[in-house]
Amino acid sequence: MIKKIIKEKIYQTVNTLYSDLQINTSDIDIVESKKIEHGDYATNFCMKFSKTLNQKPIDLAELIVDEIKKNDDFFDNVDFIKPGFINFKVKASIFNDTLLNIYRTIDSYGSGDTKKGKILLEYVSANPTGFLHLGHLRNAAVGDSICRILRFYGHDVDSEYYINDFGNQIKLLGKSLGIRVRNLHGENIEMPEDAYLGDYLVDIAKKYSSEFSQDSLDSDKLENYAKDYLLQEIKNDLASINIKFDNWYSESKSIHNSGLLDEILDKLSDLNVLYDKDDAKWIKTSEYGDSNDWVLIKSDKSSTYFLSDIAYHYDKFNRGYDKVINVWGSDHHSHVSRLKASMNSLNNKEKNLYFVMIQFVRLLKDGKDISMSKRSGQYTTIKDLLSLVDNDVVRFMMVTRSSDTHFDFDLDQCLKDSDENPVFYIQYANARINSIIKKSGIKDLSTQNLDVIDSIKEVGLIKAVIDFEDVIKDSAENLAPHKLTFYLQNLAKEFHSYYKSTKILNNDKLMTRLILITTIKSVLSNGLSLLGVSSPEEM
RNA sequence: GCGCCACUAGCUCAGCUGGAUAGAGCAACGGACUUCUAAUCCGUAGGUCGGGGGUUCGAAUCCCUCGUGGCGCGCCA
Repeated sequence: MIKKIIKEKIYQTVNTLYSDLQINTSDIDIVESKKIEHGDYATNFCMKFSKTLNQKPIDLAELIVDEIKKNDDFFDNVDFIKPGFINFKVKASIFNDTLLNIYRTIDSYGSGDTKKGKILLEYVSANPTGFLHLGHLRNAAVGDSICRILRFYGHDVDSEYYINDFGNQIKLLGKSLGIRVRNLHGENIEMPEDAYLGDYLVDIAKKYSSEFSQDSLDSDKLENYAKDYLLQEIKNDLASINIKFDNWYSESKSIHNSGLLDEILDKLSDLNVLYDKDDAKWIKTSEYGDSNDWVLIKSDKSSTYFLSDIAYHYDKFNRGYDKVINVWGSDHHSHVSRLKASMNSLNNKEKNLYFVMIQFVRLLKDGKDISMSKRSGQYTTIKDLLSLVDNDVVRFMMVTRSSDTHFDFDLDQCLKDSDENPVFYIQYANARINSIIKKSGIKDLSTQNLDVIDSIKEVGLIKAVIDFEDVIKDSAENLAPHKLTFYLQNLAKEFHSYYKSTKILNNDKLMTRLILITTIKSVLSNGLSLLGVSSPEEM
């Protein structure tokens, strides 16, 4: 907003000084000054264009500053400093006007213009062979936050969960359930080592037995029963952390029973990227950017998971999505290059295929890793964690780290209600503001004849509010929701500090200050909602 | 052996599309409740940005190399 205006002013000035220079406003970087003595905003333009303009940065800076200062009513001061930075001190009244503009359109503030093209965002996609656990949780929180942020930024996004309901693991799931059911009926059969050993199958077996007779152990029936049951559990778990998918895409239905697999094979064959070796059918991914070739049809004539994956991603684009984003666990990173290579060979869409890789999460208690339960040999499930930690805390903490770094989820920290817990810290700021507004007794804030607020803290807060727009852009374009969490913590911090230093009720400039904190409150709660976190009015 | 990710304060991490004296939270230490919610605030201290080279006006950021750790390298999914 203000940055854009400054950018425009530099652009005009440089054009006046050098009429033959070819630059765009996008070449001009305006950053917020880190130090008070450097004003509000700064640019490195003179260093950047020193060579192009064949002039020393410092001389260039002097020229530009002199020119900008002519007929200026926007800045309190503009100056330059070695080696050639230009610093801008903006008038407090400009900040106040900007605040007012934001306040007037607060509900949509920070949201972007409608963007062209449709995006398909796939995340979680855990196999329906068990409950969701810690790793899925981070994927889910990051994926859903990205989804919300992209939509807020103006993108048309559909979210999708790929149900891996075909193949060996589902067969094994059905087989495991069958054994559990027979165990219940007194048959002494050992579970094979590769079977699904979790206790949940015993529970499912009990339910199954109560619905069907003892001899009803058809493998298809068992498979479907277990799969449907677990899928419902997965949906329930996701719902419990405010996550809902637009599409549930079934591998068996949409890929295997639809003829899609043969269609893809024909296409690849026509494109001459397949070959036969050792009774199997291979794809020449090594010629399209991957390090290896891979098998698509095994020697027993069954298809590989990779072929399904190619078909699935071909179908994603075929369904009309312009951009496809996958949120994947980093243990699948080797699939990225092969999938990109196959898309490259198939339809050249690999440049529209994006990946967010999620690194591992560990659950720490007393400094020890308790991710894996020793008793059951299973990873901590979402249900387990939610029974210990507040929903909001879980959602927030899971996106506070850049997704490509390992993350330790510290249980002790999350159980505390104090300053160690960033979620409460932000929510508390929101609740405090709400309390002030309520106590003021003013229902409709007037925007007429306002006082100008110009303390360092107040101008700083307005600047922080202005930053929200950039943070959304940054988070959306980099698919990085953690940037938003840091921003919100900082905004809350600046508010708490202001709260302590400046009494708002029974003081002057009341109306402007109420507008300021109301705006902050909206940014805080809108920001939290983009992370799937609530903002209670009272705490 | 190859590939991906990481390495920044005692701990957990931002910053990485090159900019000014490298930031935050926690922990440590010292302060602030007749005051709109102390789930808060103010202050002090804390650094060879894993090591070494290079690129340039300028490098935590880009390139090369080495080291450490995590994860992958199936006719499994």
